[in-house]
Amino acid sequence: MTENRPPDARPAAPPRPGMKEVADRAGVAISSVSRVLSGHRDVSAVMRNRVLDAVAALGYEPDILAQSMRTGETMTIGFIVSDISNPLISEIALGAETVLRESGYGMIVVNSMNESHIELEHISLMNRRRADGLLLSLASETNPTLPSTLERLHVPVVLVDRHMKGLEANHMVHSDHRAGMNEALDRLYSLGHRSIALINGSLAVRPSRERANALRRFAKAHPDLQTSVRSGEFTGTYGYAVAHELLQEPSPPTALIAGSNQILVGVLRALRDLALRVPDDVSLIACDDSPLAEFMSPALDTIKRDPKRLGGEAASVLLALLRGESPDPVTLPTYFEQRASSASPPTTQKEALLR
Amino acid sequence: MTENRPPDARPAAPPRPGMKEVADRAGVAISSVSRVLSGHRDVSAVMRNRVLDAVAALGYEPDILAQSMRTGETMTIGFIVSDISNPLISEIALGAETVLRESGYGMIVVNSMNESHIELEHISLMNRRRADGLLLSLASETNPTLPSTLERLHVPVVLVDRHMKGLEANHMVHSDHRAGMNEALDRLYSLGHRSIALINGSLAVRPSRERANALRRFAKAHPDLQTSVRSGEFTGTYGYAVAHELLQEPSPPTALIAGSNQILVGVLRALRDLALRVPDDVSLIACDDSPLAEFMSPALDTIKRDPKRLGGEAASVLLALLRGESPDPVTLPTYFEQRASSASPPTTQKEALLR
DNA sequence: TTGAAAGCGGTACCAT
DNA sequence: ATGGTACCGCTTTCAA
Repeated sequence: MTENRPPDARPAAPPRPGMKEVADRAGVAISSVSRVLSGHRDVSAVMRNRVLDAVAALGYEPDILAQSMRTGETMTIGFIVSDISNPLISEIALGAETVLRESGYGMIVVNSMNESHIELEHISLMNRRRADGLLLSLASETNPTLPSTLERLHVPVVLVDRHMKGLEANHMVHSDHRAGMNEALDRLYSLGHRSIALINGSLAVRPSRERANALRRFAKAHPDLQTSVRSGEFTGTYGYAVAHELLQEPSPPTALIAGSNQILVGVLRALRDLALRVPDDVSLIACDDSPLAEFMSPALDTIKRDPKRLGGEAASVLLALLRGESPDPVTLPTYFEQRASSASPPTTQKEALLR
Repeated sequence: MTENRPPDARPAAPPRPGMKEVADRAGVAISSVSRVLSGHRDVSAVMRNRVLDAVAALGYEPDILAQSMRTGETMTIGFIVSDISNPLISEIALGAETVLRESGYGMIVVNSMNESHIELEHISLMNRRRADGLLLSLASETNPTLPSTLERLHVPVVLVDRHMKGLEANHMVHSDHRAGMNEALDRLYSLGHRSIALINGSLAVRPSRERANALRRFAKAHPDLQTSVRSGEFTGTYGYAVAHELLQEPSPPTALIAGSNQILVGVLRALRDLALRVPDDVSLIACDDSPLAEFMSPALDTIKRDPKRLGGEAASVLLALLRGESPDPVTLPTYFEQRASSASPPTTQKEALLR
């Protein structure tokens, strides 16, 4: 107010105040300010008030960078995902962030665009940002550079529904994809399906492998069942191409399982192009739910997991690791939600003749 | 390999190497290491090689915190969103991140869970993290604390499809929601609809207000048109409640516009509960696309915007601001995509009699 | 109970 | 062309 201010100096906002400014204003030492703010005991009430007043007056907010610099902790977790715009992933991220926030951690999400080299770049970047820990939803578990990169890291890492040889089991949070697949397969088989195709995502990640395995096992246990697994990539384009091809084979599968949200979109497009009806002409089962899946006609049968929980559990495990504990390995359930997109297969003989 | 290693010393990983270690190993001064790494000129080839070798050998990675501390720049942008699990938002985030990354910026996304006080907390937190700039998709533009909070900030802020009085126009990126709404309304009107209801999100944010305005204007220009705008919140629950109520009125609207993804889900649920068919009994138009919307039966007519672009433009504007430029205000288009969920209204008289 | 000063890991200025 | 050093904003001994 009564401050001396030359006409054209400091014309704009005052610079961000630091502890120094607070200390000066309160007429105390910098270290005292720090003590008050860190809630240290052995500070007189007078001191506390003087400092707090100055803080309020200046609108002072401690610099987290400087704090991190000193303490060595950034209270930041990095989460590397393939594509945040995938609703499955964004829910996982939300679940993780929620849990981390409760413990005072912030989360930085970065997208690898499903490219391993970007992923590695991001890992390095998070390392340079001194993230206290990493959550990884890898684009590919088979990247040869990865294991050594992770070892070089000086912070704990938790894989989200991914597997990696050599990594301790309690550094990975898994879903039991087989369970859901088996339920779905039981359903299809009992409906009379004897030819089932899985249009699968990339085998470089665990969920796809587990689903493929589940189908193979099921086939082994049911010798009269024809199965085909077409693993490729998590894209609509891929889903379209494979569905289109499979459904035009001489004796096409009577049931399709789409290995991801993105693949599902491609499959639906192919179905539409071929004017095939679900479930009359072919049964369809999706992996992972979408907001509108239950409102489709027919409502889509879905193999579900709880993505928010998956993210939350991964975060919890990471927090435990951060505390130096050795948490138990986590495996989360998946299950089949029957809606209306699977039904008995068309009587193939007849159908074929009619065409 | 041939290293001397006492039995129980350094049993685990060596500590993160710093510039000091690099300098020692290369037998040069710390400042020289810095110069080499910052690509400074005036460094001899010998020096460069010595340093680079040491860096490689040690796997040294510069500490971004320390850099930021000195330079004052964190190369980090904070993005505060209501809910990253909303596909619209996550696409916006992806668009923004992509653009920022190209300029070397990282992005921290945090969720406000649609609560203003969490939003404020996050703004403060980003400030303390010394984010170089902020992207805001506010839960509510009417939070009274907000303007002063933003003024206190010493970094540029860009609002994403939000408006705020007193903020310069080029600090906001807007969508032209009226355009898309008008196209949709033209369509409905020409189909013969004379009673249209907008189940709208919260008026505390611009998109909802613009849509409401568009509908009101349209009504004013078409005196024979009955309209109702029910603004509330962006949730399925709200969408369900309002749709359920509206559709049971004595003379219910013949066309519904759902003001968001979440609202849409509620509306669909209500429609299902009431056993109403789209578009035979009622026409339905969605705001903002969903991956499965085009595969619904009927495929959903949708008022679209390009969320990736929206995020990208917001990021570009922020980058310009960061460079000290004064970018032009941005307004992005929206448009109506006709699919199959709107049709002529049922002949109301007859229908009413038949019931 | 409070103050002074070292140091976290870099950058950049000033000498040499 | 290279080395020495102050400093960024804070925490944390150590003394007083």
